[in-house]
Amino acid sequence: MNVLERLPRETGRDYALRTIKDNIIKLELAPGSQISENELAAELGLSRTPVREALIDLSKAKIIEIYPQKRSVVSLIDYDMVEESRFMRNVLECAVVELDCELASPDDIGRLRESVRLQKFYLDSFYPNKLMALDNEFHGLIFGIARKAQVFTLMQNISIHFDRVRSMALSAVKDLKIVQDHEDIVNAIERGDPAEARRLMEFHLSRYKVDAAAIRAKYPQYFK
Amino acid sequence: MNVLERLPRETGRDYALRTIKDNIIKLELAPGSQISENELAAELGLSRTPVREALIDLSKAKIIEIYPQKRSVVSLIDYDMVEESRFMRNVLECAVVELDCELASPDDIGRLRESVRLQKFYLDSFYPNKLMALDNEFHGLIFGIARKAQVFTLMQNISIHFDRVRSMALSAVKDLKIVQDHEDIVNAIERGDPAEARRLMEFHLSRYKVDAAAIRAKYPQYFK
DNA sequence: GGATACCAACTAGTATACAAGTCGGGAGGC
DNA sequence: GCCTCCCGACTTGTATACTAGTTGGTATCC
Repeated sequence: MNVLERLPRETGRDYALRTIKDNIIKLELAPGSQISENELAAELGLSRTPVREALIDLSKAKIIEIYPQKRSVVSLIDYDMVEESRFMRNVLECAVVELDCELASPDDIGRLRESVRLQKFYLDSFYPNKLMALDNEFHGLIFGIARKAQVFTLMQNISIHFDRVRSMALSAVKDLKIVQDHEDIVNAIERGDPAEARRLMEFHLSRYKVDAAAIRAKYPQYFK
Repeated sequence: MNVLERLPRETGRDYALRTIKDNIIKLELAPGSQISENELAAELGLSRTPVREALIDLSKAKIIEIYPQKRSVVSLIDYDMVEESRFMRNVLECAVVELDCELASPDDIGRLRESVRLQKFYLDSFYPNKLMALDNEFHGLIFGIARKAQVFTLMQNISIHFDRVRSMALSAVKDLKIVQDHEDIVNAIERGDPAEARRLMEFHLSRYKVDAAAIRAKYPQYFK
């Protein structure tokens, strides 16, 4: 496992959660692999308690399955779950981006454009992890503008299924289209064109759906 | 606090979560009141560990606020949060009820009708707690038919803000309209009329929005 | 009398000990 | 050789001990 650096004043639980989540998305903790509270605790330099609390959290989204008194495993990629995750994102983000068309201030537009500019930079630099973080940040901004930050936070609980697939896609397919999509969406928001913004968002999110077959062909052992 | 009966084979954590949640929704644990891990553990006949795990879970949805090393309190009713919660439900349920119009089998319709029938029964019997449970069950059925059960589960994390307001509304306003709404929605699903189903659902969910002012007048001390 | 510094009694965070359950391997009987 | 039983080494679940940080009251100093 890739042990991240612990942030100042970060609790053990938050540290464990952040690290484990990161490793799941990046497939360091591979789908289907067994995990042990004791082992993770030792690797992270913590006791079982905070690690266990993090695992419980992850099990809520069914990204980890805890079989009591038996074992805990990283869930295999379940396409039904990915589809639920995609559905949820799609429905919520399309509704939110419509709101943005009414609510976005010039400052908001500026922040979105700055995010896209950075995305282009890291796209050219071929730095996929950073690009994915910026992608998340961009979508977070979209929610924040519509005053739906909490919805975004909770949506991310299930989105990890989607993120994991995205993580594979980002190293397997071209990222170029994604960043261009973002730019188009910002333009539609700035013009105040909710119908077009929705259409673009829906198209944008549909890309991951299309890529799934290729990913499955590449990593068949990770699928249910 | 109203201590529920522990179910067979239920873990301490699940028991604590279920009981605390129930008490929050029913306002036994009043908005703004301080809670103590030790006190809850004693009341539930558990140690701090499972109680603490339950509280962490609830804090994720911001229904409980944990101030490290200081105190934990039941969150005051934050109307922005209720609105986010309502927005999320509205967007997701409207999308799901449209899917239902295509996907619902005759058996599914039967289950929905049975639920409505029971709702009518408990409406006549004036048994609001049972009615609210049936209301939740009804909405859960709507999601299950569209194969979006996990979305429903995660949505409920934030819905507790909404549920708490609903709990006040059910004892303060007429329930009659709610059950009638449900029946109308089932009819639209059975006819396979997605536009009408969406319209009815949106109207149905808007009721709680309208009632908020009256509730606030009745329980001003519970609001932020 | 008023301001300050300290201390006791809380809080939540973490570590550890123990309980309960699962599973697989090996000894023993046949 | 094969089946069966049992035991030991794992797992997660829970209880408890301890750490660290906050708070409010009180004694003390000025």
